Amino acid sequence: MARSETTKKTTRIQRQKTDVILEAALDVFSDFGFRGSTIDMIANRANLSKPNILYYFDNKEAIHISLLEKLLKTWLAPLHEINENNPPVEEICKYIEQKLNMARDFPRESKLFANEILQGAPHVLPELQGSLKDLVSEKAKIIRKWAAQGKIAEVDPHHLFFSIWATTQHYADFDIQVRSVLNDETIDPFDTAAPFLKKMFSTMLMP
Amino acid sequence: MARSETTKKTTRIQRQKTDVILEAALDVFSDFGFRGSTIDMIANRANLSKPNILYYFDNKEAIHISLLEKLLKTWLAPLHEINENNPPVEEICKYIEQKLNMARDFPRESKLFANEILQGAPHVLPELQGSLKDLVSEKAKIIRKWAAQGKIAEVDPHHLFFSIWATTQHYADFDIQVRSVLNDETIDPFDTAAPFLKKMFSTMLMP
DNA sequence: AACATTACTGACCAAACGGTCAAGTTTTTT
DNA sequence: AAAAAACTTGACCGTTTGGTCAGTAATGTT
Repeated sequence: MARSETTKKTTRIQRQKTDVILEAALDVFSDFGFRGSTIDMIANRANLSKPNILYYFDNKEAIHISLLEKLLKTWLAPLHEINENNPPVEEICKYIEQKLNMARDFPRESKLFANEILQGAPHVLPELQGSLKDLVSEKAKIIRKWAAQGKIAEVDPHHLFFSIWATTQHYADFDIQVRSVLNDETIDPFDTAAPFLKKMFSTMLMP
Repeated sequence: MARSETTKKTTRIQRQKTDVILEAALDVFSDFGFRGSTIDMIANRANLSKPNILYYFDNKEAIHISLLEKLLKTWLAPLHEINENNPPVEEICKYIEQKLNMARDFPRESKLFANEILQGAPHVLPELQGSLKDLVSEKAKIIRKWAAQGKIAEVDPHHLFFSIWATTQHYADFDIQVRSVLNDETIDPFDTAAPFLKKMFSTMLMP
């Protein structure tokens, strides 16, 4: 148990410092992965001493888990929003746009998650097999219903979601490759990706 | 310089052992990333002693670089094959199938590459900005030509390639997530992914 | 068989790392 | 203002890790 957790209630300083630490840790973990990051690196980035970090968190792993928990909550929010009663293609396009915006605005979170999954999801496997699977299963039903009603083409809902995740997150996770391959450095990849992806998925979904 | 490199010519044993080491290193690096892997882990997997590993390779990094170099050569082969004179949609579908097969048959290589790119491509950045960029640029021209001739719809060639890479490699890199979300463990994700992706991309490319 | 080259290893080292702790400082409470 | 609680850190410890090296074993050459 972290020293700070032995205190009776969470103080102002505790809230501030944990935020500072998590912010610094996100920087470090997303750049170097869990194993490639050291508590000292996080401490330096946060302008705190190493023992001070460990005053607020039990150990390195606890910081990582804390970040992933925070991340998972917000990460799945856009998927929750998919509403059966709205126009299907619009709804999917909105989802794509939201995911792409998240990749653009929160690339560190995307990379943190990618790193975690690449390593076999040691910290979030239960969530993948639980809440994520259930949520996807629920939304897959909606896709199938839309298809049955002739509102969209017949598609495998799971692979549809996989494709949306893969294509949108690609721009955050493989950022360095994307920018290396694109000739023109003045163009933001995200600006041109949005219409491309929307067109690709809406074309496929046309009944 | 590795001790083995001081020898006058490459011997039978050198060829055998370097292969064994690289095979073991691929196992380890793709599972734990560069920083998460230790020479001892590679040595154990290869049934060799740590100093023996370092007899064949200068250091840990040299093993990693050697793997990446080997990988890059074969990784881009399918892209090379895209031929302007064949039917466009067939050609793209063939490329998708090849990339998907590679993700299925060489998931370790895919993960190794993903890890490298996620960390900012410290070892292969020059190749990304050089040979990869040139190759993509060359093939992008073909896509644009096809579109100009009305053989396929107008699409941004770069984003087309990004999407193909992202969707196919996703099944290797995010394997654990894919299998967690899919209910039915009896179905191989790759079997159902192939027709899905082919349909998605060929629909988009229909003029 | 004698010699030369190549292959291998146990023991070791220095640096890096995760984590602890006693003692000191700052903030909050009374 | 004094006491209590919360916060901070330099110094330290045990372990892990990348890498070295002197000496030995195995292999190839004549």
